[in-house]
Amino acid sequence: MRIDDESSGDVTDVAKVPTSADVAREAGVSQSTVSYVMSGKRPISSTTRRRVEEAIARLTYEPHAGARALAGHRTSTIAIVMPLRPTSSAQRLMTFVEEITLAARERDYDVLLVTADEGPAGLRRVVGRSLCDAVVVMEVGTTDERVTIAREVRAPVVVVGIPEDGDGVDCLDFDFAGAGRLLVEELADLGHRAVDVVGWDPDVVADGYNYVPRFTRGATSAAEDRGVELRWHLPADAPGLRTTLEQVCAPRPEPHGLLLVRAFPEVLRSLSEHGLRPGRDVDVVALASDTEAQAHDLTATATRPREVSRRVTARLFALIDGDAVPGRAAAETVPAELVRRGSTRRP
Amino acid sequence: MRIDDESSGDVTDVAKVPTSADVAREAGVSQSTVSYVMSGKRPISSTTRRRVEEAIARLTYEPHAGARALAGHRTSTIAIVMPLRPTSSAQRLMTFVEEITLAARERDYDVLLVTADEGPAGLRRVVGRSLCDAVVVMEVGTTDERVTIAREVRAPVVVVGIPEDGDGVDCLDFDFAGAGRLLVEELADLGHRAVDVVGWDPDVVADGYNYVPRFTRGATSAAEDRGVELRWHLPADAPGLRTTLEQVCAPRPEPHGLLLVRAFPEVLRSLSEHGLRPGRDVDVVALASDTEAQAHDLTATATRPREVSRRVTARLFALIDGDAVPGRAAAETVPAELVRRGSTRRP
DNA sequence: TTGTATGCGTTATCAC
DNA sequence: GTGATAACGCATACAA
Repeated sequence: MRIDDESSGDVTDVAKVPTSADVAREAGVSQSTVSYVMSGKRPISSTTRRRVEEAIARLTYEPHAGARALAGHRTSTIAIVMPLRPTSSAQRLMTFVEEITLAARERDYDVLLVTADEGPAGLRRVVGRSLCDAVVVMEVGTTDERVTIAREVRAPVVVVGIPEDGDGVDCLDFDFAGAGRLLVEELADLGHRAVDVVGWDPDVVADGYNYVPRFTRGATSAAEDRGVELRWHLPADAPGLRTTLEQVCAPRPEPHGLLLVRAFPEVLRSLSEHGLRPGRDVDVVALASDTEAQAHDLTATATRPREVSRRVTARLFALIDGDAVPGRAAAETVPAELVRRGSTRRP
Repeated sequence: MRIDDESSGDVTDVAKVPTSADVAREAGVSQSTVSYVMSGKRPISSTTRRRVEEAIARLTYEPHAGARALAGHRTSTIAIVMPLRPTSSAQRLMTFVEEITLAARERDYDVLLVTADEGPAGLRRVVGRSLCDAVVVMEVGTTDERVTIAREVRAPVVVVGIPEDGDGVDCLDFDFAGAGRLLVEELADLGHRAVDVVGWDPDVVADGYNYVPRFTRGATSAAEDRGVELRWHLPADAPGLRTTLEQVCAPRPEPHGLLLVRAFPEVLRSLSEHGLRPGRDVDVVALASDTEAQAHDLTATATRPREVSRRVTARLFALIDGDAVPGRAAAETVPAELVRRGSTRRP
């Protein structure tokens, strides 16, 4: 074994990446002291602290994440399991990811991305391999195997969505039922007795995302309460969509109400091509992001991804810190809010 | 130290996560054999292999990623540095992330997400801490400090975008100049001598993303070649946008050409409210994703995020495998293609 | 074809 | 307030 004295470097030394031992030598302290300076887990005299910090800066030392994880039993990483397809808008997903990542960075955590096409195995893998300390599962289905696994796994898991059997799992989501109710009530308030609803694509419905039936239930129950008839249309490619548009844009004797679960540009374009102007000839409400709703001037409820993300990360870090018991809290729901814009007449 | 015999477990043993040593004991082989079975880096007799694999299955063993990284000097992780805001569409970014993640998983790599708000430090951090083996930097600016750091850092970096000084860095992007050229030429072919262009928001321009000037150069040079006059409009909130819309929707004596750098719903809506129908009263071309273009029935060039991602990952893994020399290849560009839809008359 | 032994760079428990 | 030192779980050079 080669002796490690300070003058042993060859002339053509490759720039080795410095370790905490190098920092210790440079600062004239022990390696463990360097570790404690970084973690702050024990009192350090200000002079040693300064010398160590200067050595760190001189060598541009960075701790090895793997070694840390191995010795410290924590990775400082959280995993996000993404949904299979952009079922809600890509915008919404990006907002989630962005918000969670920023919150993580504030605590010096990193974010690992897992695609849902790995299925339940992905969840098992990232915690099994100790790739993360906690997991966020986005957009779970009504019955989702990953919810079961969330209970078995030895890391905290927060689930976005309200699955059928969510007992013992930390669930959290936007209140889609409340949104459905709010949108129908708005049209009812405007005097509509019948409402056309353009719902989700059949394949989105088939995926079993639980927010679809929740929204539907909210809308349906509000419709019953207010004596409104809901006529559901499912958009699809070419022919199916055309039929929907014809029905939705057909001339009516009475005022017409339209509820969109997304800001379908095709539908809005079709309306205007038929001479129907939102806010004048037809009242249109939608489930859409603020950005979309603004661009299309739609009265809408946004699904508030930022607020949901905030609560997700709060819950997650509470679990990580041991400030909360896993699966103990009831499913949490972020209330819906309606913003009126030009696509509806004023009540 | 406690002796590690097989009957030492207390009655109330917490389920310890198994290590390769546990697998070895269970299979009656040495720990190194387990390692070699998993890596395939040396020949193993079929009987041993079977016994080890069965033991792995019985114990549901998963290797500890940190320990692997420490001992193996590789993390099997690639990092993606995201842009600050969704400058191009969120859809486009999600597609990038999705495509890169899938390609990574095919090689048993994971993906770490880094937000650009960390700035150049983020790039330094993830490779300094050995959190990844390689990095993709999304949407670099015309002059971007991260490009400089990409050269210094000891891990392969592929950059999406064509920065001013990209020498010695692996750059790759969609051919925005070609797209600008293509779109202008299409309008020229339709007989337009003057074209209104609705460009990027001023704050996007201010961010210095280099695809903006590239697109502009392509469009401008095509306009000069074809004797077309380009009138640039920059959208903005409320008042600015209103002015733009008035100018763009003003009645004209001659046929009118319109080029959008995004599928601005506000602009399209405004057109139809002014009774101007794309493909009849005005020819509209756009830089927009297939999804958007289809929804709005726009003649458009897509920015092909999937194809760009494919080339990014190909390049990245070539660098990781040592099949390519870093910074050696010229900047690579994915050609633009135009798809005609209902928003333009047939030539 | 398999086993032994060492080191990877931290954290954390002792001792002083 | 600081310094040795034993894990942590795996990869791999060296033996057999």
